[in-house]
Amino acid sequence: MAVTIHDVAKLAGVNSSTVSRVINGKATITPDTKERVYAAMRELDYHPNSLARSLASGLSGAIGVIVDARDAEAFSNWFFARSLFAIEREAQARGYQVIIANGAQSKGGNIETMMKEHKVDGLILPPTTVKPSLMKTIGDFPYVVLGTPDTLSSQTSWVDNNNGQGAEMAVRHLQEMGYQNIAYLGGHEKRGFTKRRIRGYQQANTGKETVLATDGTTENAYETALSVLKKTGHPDAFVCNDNLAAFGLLKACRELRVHVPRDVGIVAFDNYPLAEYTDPQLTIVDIDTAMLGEQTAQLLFKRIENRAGNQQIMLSTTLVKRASTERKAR
Amino acid sequence: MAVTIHDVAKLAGVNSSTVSRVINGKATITPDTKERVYAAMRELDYHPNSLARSLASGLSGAIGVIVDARDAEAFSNWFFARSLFAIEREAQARGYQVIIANGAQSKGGNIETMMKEHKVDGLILPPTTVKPSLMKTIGDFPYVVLGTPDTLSSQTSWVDNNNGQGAEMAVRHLQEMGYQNIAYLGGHEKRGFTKRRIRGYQQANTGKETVLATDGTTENAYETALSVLKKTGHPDAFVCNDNLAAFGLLKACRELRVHVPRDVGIVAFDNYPLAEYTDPQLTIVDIDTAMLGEQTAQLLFKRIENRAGNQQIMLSTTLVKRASTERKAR
DNA sequence: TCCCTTCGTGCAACCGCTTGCACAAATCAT
DNA sequence: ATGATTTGTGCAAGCGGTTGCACGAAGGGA
Repeated sequence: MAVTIHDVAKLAGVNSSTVSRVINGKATITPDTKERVYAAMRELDYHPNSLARSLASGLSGAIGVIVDARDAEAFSNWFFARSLFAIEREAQARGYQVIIANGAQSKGGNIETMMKEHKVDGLILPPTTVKPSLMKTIGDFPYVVLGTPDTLSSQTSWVDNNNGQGAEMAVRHLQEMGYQNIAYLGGHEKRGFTKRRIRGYQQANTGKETVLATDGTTENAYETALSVLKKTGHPDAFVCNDNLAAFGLLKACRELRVHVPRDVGIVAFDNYPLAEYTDPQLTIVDIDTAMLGEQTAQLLFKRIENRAGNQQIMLSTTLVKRASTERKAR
Repeated sequence: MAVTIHDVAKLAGVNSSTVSRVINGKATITPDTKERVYAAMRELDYHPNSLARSLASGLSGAIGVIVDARDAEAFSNWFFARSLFAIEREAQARGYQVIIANGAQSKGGNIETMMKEHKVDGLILPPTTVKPSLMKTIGDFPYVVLGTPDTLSSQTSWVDNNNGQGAEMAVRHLQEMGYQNIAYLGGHEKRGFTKRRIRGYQQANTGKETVLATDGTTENAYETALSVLKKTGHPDAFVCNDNLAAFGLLKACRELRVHVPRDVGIVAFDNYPLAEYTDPQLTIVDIDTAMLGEQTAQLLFKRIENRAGNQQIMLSTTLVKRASTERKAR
């Protein structure tokens, strides 16, 4: 049916192993032979069967990216999508495919399946999957966690942005701008990165501590903000767990005629493209998702190639100052 | 090294072909034998090598989703991510992997590579890739276009939402609400779906025609809106090509103190989660991305399984009425 | 009871490529 | 010039499954 390495070999008048060597460049081949092989490949429009190649070499040539999203919302999550873009770019540069799978436990996205059935040569995992049981099944199979695992973090490889530092920066900036009663709004309190952000908030905050965790939705952030802002002596600033929470907060402020940034200052994590189009524009803790994805992929490939030991990479965040914290009119 | 089908066969006291048949359920096997095989598999923690399986069966067990995104922005595009979520779900239900690749022309994302090297059994393509040259190389390889191709649309399989109908609905709604001078804002004029939306706008619009194409960015929509709204006799309503354009428009309205919905009505395509948190909330033409992804995947699998002929599926859109078009106070 | 199906399983040839080993030819050192 | 290397290529055994064919055993009909 399809043209195989043998067809090429026959046409070029050499053995198939020679063709294989030409393709892989793994041996010294006479320029003349090489040229004949290339000519034959061109003439026959030969494309090596990657399946056969993988089987023989024992390498699938793919990496898997596992997500743990219940709904489309989480999947289309800006953070994840941007990182994925960078991961794909790195993989492509190395000739690897990227397989995505949702649901670490479900049959299809099963981590064990992916590795034991040789579907991938390495995995990028969400922090939620890191548990002693995983460590046992995964053995020395190459993987990198995108985010900080809640446990076993020193025994795993991971790449994450420094959430604590980001929150501290946010709080300090608000304090500098004259806000004194700073609250933290949004985020599942169980999620590791939220916890770390809250800790950072607590460490930098010198005023009253108010942690307003939500269920992670914009709606819930809105409701929470609404009830808090109705009370007298409410916070005069908020560090939001993400842009979604900030949108909810902004809506609450509008409805209650609470002026931002005069009455309330806002800093939000993440840098959605729309954060510049709110009223007022949002000051944000920017996460370099491109760098995050790139570093994650690079670390994974390092581990795939030479089984390097575990390694942790912490990326710092950047504060982008915009109108939502400009208390004093300029 | 790894445990193979032969190890299982030996332990179960049968031939490896029997084990294969048990795994694939492709033949009648004595319950007793079957049980012994399962027991052996369990005992040895056997996982079939998917690579070997693919090679022997000639099926990779994966589908490829090609994207054509220059920057992370387009990749993290809400529309694409949501559809991808649904595609992945369908694939997983059928035991297929999903490989994503960016850049139809680049080496890694090369459509030809994907199919000729047997990396995937089918492809989901962006409409921009549909050209006569592609048709030639792709032959009868199963693929489905996610979106409407600009050319050859009757000779390809595709799934799309009805953009023309959506725009017509938007215009009619605006007219019903009393707006008379309706403009179309945003979108690359070269992009097929924008063209179709504009055509729908033109068909339903009974007033003056104003098409304000942009470069697709929020910033450009903002600038365009700003200059248009400064003129007297400016449009009293806009159909926006997407939520991003609407955000730009809203910002321009705010700055110029143009009241929405009193002075200007807005309908935008897409239903970002944040469209409910703008001021005022946006009336939108909702695209069922989950359905889109699902239908696309289903059609692809249908084509993979029985080489069904080309087929086109057009999904209708829904208008979600919100405050941005509520001209008369309720 | 005897012949004809149907059923359950084994045999062995692939699927298309990689790679260790072998060996002739070419290159080098002395 | 000659033995020791190095270089280029072929041979064939895998990699771990799938599957058409064959055949004995079991089941069915008359």
